[in-house]
Amino acid sequence: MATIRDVSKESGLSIATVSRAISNPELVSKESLKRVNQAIDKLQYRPNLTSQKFRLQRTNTIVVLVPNIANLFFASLISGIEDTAAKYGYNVLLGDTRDITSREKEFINLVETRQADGIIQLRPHHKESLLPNCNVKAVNAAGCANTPYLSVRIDNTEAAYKVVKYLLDQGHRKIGVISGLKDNPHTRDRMLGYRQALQQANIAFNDDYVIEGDFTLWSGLNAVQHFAQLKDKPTALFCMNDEMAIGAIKGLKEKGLRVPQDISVTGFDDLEVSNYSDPPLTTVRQPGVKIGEKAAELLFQMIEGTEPKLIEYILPFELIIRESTRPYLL
Amino acid sequence: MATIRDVSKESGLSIATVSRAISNPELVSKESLKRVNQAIDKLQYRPNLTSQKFRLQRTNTIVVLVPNIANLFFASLISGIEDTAAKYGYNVLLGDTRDITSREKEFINLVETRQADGIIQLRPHHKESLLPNCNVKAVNAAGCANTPYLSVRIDNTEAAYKVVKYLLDQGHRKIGVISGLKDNPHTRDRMLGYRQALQQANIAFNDDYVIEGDFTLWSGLNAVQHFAQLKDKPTALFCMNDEMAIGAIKGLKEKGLRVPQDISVTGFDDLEVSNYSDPPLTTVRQPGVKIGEKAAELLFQMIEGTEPKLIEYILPFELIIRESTRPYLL
DNA sequence: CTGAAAGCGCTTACAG
DNA sequence: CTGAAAGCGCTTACAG
Repeated sequence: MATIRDVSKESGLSIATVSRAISNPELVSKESLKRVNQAIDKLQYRPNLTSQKFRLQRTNTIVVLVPNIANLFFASLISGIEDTAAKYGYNVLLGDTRDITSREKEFINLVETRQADGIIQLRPHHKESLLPNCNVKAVNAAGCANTPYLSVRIDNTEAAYKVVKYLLDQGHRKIGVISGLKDNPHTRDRMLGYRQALQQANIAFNDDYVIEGDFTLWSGLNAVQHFAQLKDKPTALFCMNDEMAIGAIKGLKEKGLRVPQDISVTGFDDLEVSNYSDPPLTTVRQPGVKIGEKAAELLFQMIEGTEPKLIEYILPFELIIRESTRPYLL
Repeated sequence: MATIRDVSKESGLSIATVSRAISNPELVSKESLKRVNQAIDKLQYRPNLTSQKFRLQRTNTIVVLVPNIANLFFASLISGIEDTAAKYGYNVLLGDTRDITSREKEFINLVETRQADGIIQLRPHHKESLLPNCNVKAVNAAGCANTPYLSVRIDNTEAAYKVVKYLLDQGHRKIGVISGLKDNPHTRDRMLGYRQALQQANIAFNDDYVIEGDFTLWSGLNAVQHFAQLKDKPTALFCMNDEMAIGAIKGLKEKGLRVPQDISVTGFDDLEVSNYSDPPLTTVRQPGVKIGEKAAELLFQMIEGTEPKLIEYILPFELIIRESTRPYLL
């Protein structure tokens, strides 16, 4: 395949001029530009980007570590990242890690071996996390408190507090929780908000009211079994994400319970579908697209040499009240 | 970050020796190897793979163009490709094209700009196809007849003929078709087999018995509406893939029809789930994993300089008879 | 506006 | 077994 040297010979101009004609045409005379372009067409020249990357010591590629490519909230983060990347001239590689450390390692390796410039991690930081690694520029997006490297997120505890507080204000006293996995940092932060709200309302924490899910629709559906068999049933369910809330509503319907007439249900995230579920979901909106945009922006700035001012960027969440909740009437 | 030069200085050995210690340790004395490894550990050296790729003029990466990442048959092709790639030491990038030409272009561009060595195309060749392009080493996998570049596939016409023939042999005379999109080459090849089987049995082709789908489960479910309203209903349905067959069975059940007692249904592909559907599906098995393996093998050989002997590798299919069909009894 | 030259980090044929 | 040197295809500071 043709190289820049071939184009140089064909056009009768130096390699330097050909290079400039391609990347900075304004530095080159019209006549030269024309000759270069003719030669390029004739030879069907395509620049060798591996060489270019090598020369510039920059790949203009970032890797996004995605625990689950099928998760709708991640999709919104990714779309924010991709839009910003396009604006900055970066490519995005999606690393579908399935939450497996060895797969994460493979993708981090791309940065360590300089095949990519940086990483956005969508998984909350935990103690066995491979990041941060001083050689790898990384940003954590939509994670949790106590992330030891740059992170962009909402205040999960505060958000959980707000939604549970809303249920309490509506008169609910028995509020069940469908949580994420017990050791998940999101579960931890959101559970804290739940406890704070109860405490403030002088309601004792009840272990029977907490059932563990794993953030999938299926686990939400399944969790309903537990509450159904309780003697003293909750009048509202706080689900730690929308998918589980939608699963729970499905499960409740199957048992002949009406939402919100018989039981209120709240979610977390505000997926697009949550507005179209039946009933539309009361939930907390995490600004996924904006978190993605901000994370990408910060990463690109770091790659380009500007250290960000903060280590945490906390974006605002929003309580979205729809029709899956209603006041508890004695 | 440390370079090979730093390791050379740290170990007191030449760059050449360090390079050899890393890629061909058997060429280096034990003593040197030890010193190099110590230096690597101390400096946390990771080789710059962009530089290596550039130097070797080889990326050891191939791109697989996948029209739909969620399609189960493609998943089997991909797994065959990935296994073979691992064996040959290649990386696989999945290009989720969503059947959009501009997205295909982006991924083909990776090869044209030497960021990847070759392409496997999972989409059947059609007249606006971007491939073949003389600069890009490519193999078509699981495509159709008349592909103008190297392809690995089954004989779709023959396979469709066989399954329709089977239905005819079972006494069916009125055989409906749920096809793919009319202009899809797979649809064309498989339709030909259907017509050939009818003709051989002296049955006139009936336009009312053909309904267009798009290879999704949903389109199969939907197609059932059409047949249900027919006065002279088919006694068997030939679906051009398993997903549509499974959708069709779902639709038939919803209408209170039993498969196979009231109507026989056949698929095409033999997905893993087709053995677990209710009833298990009679279908044609395309050897997806094997097609993927063969395609990858041929591509790697081409990249390494060996031109394949054939332009078409036709693998055997298999008629799999399960419980979604039964003889038509007058 | 243009060209000669250095150099990015590696690998490998060559000489010893 | 080891090292000096060339070179992969580009970009860019420098000189003119």
